[in-house]
Amino acid sequence: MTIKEVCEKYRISQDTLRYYERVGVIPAVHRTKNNIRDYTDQDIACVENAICMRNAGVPVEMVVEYMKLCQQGDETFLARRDLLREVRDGIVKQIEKCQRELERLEYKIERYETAVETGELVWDRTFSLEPETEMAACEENISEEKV
Amino acid sequence: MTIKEVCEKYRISQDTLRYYERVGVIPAVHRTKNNIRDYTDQDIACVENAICMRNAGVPVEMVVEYMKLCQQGDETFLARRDLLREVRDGIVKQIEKCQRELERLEYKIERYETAVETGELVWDRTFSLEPETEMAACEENISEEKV
DNA sequence: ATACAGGCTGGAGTGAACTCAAAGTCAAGT
DNA sequence: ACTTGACTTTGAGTTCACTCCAGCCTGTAT
Repeated sequence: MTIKEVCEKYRISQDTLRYYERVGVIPAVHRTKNNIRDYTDQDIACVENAICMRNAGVPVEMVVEYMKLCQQGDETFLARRDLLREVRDGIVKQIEKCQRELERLEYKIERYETAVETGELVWDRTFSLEPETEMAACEENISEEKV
Repeated sequence: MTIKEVCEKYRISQDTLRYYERVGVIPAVHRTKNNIRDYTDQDIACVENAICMRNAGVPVEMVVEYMKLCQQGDETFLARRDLLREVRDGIVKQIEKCQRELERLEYKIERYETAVETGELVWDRTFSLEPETEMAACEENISEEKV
């Protein structure tokens, strides 16, 4: 599979694909005799893994680490599991954070629906400029973060 | 409330707080006669809103837009609602993306648990280097993105 | 034969979101 | 009076994750 086909399949640029290879997000891709990239199934699998991890917000550096472990063979199973657990925990936290913001948003949108109808914006606890009724919840979010 | 207290309360740097003010993520903060920032409850509410939105991955530019609307008064209720809806939809998509990656991860971690015990890594569909059994799901993720 | 499409490399440039540093102000403590 | 420490501004620097570009190669079509 050529780079063009791969980047069309996954809607990512050729530059990104080459960049991923350069920095180790994916291992060196198979080449034709003319030095042209010819992605094998394994190469594709790596690309998919990389894209999925990046989509979930995993930093490039971490994907690189994981790939390095994969290339080092069987004695890295434990390390790989631990790395993936770490990644998973990070994603879980991120999802929780987003879900709390989602609740805030739903509440606000609802208020604005009413405001659009009545012409008046009312909050359970009123602020002149930017109202937050979920202050406590928000602070909680923040405190949980780095503790 | 001084900048120090605010940044300690929210575990964010003074520089970030000043930066947020500079670019409009939060409106101009109240000052003492000596030109020192003295955050009022409204200011704090704005800071909280900003942090929550940023935590959920909302771009700075979008928070700025929302703040501008808030400062323009009642005739922007509709615009604010629409903006928040857009933000919400984006977050929902992001959460879905993360949840799919989470499933992939749980599956992989499970496989590695077994591999650590048996010394052999087995996948439903085996690849030598980096195994992906959820190819279809992953491709789906990607296709949904920009369409 | 020559144009052209598509690929290659190395290195520089970009945009977002901070982050830091220099130089100055000000109030309180010794 | 002087030092200390917390604050101020302006503007430059950093990090991350791409993204673009110049200059080169090569196989195929006209």
